[in-house]
Amino acid sequence: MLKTYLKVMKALSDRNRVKIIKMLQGREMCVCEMRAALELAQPSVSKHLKILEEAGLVESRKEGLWVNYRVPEKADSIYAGHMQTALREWLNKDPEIEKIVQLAGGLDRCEISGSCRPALKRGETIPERDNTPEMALRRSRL
Amino acid sequence: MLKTYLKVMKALSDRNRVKIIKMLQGREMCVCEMRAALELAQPSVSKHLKILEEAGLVESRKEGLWVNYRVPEKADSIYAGHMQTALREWLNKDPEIEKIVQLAGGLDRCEISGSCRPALKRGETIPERDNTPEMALRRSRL
DNA sequence: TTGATATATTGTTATATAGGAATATAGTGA
DNA sequence: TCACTATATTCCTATATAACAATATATCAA
Repeated sequence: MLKTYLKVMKALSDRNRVKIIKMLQGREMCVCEMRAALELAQPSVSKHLKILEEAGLVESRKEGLWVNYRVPEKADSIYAGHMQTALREWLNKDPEIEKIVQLAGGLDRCEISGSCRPALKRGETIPERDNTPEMALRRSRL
Repeated sequence: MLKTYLKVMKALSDRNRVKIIKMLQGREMCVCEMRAALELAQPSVSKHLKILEEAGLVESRKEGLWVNYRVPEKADSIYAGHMQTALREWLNKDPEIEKIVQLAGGLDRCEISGSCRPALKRGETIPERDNTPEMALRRSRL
């Protein structure tokens, strides 16, 4: 009860975590995409996702090397469910949120990822990888 | 927008501040009553109230020495308003909340306060004060 | 197996927050 | 004015939190 409530509220009291929720309300995303959008170190994103997951605000699904996160179909607490609903309406006009949600919508994980195999459909070809040290460094920093 | 949202959410992410809101949804209260109910030091209560006030979740009204806090009739942000509404339904069955709300309902500020003049109606008499050092100490700690 | 990649976990550090003690401020009555 | 009371503010400390670097784990392909 109170404990669950506090977990949800604390999870939604952080600027970057709200951004994650607003992005995920648009579409399912892997960690590397959120990392690129948020411009945070990868461990930071993982920790935020863990906090959100423990509050019942996101759920995850593995797809090869990637872990895809999404908003649960049905929330397991009234607090999580209620806040998800509220957040669909809230902050849509906030410039910072608007910007990142739009950015997230246009992200292509294959441009971020060094391994784009999991997303390949049967018959598709694997795109040439640019493995110059410059590209590798750029990818490692994204 | 985002800033206002975060202020409201952070204000409502603390156990003692939720208790304050739930108590104030029952009735207007002075600081000393909330202090007695929460069993916190007076400065701590004042600080929580300031945070809630800056989030637009409570408003205050002076009455002699007392400062009475209450939930605003009309919230100044959709976040504050929405959360107030949600909180009227939420946590009513939580044992910790249930207990303090009931306790708050039965509190009499004149039993806590050393100065009960402001609340006196015309024609009422001022109750005898027990000014033994023991009583003074007890009051100072409540 | 090895090598590469994506994510999670751990360790550390800086900042934020909650708490109380001491003090300041304000209102009341004598 | 002074004494008393209620609340607010300041200062300090302990804990919580967010960030990154380094490391561990997991998956896939060769």
